[in-house]
Amino acid sequence: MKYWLMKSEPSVYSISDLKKDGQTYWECVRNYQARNFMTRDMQIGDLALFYHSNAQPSGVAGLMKVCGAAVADPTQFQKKSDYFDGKATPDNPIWFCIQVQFLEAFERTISLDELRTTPGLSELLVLKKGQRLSIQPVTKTHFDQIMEMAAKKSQPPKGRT
DNA sequence: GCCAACGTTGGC
DNA sequence: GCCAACGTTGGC
Repeated sequence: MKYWLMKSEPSVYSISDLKKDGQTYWECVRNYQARNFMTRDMQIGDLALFYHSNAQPSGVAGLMKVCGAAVADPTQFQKKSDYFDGKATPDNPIWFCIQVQFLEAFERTISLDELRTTPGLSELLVLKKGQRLSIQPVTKTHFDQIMEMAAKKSQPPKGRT
């Protein structure tokens, strides 16, 4: 069992959308490294943190489970799509998406600020400078720690009275 | 909207 | 295969 962090802009697709849909195909990934994680390393049953990027605040917003193996991303064939790729054909797709299932929407987003100020998470990839990968592996230790933070009702990053 | 950091493209 | 130019990501 592996653990992941997957980014999405909530204005495009948020944890609430996933909650409503139940499950979805993780479409529109156009980065080879992220694609390779999906096609080579992800397995059904893996758990993934749903990360809101370009959000207020940005951070981890929920939990989902990989529930379907990688299939060709249909958006690469759609001429009108921003994600159309003229080099891809149905016989020779370039981009793939796995299927994810909603598990949980956290009561609050665990913000970047909170992640940054939590001891033990300094090696979390999403906190590293310039780390833009939209799909990132997460260690079990980090995953467990973030889930613990999510379970606490409120854990402001700095002392508040 | 700015811009740093990174990925991709394409000329050579 | 190098690398400059360009495009994208994503925090702020």
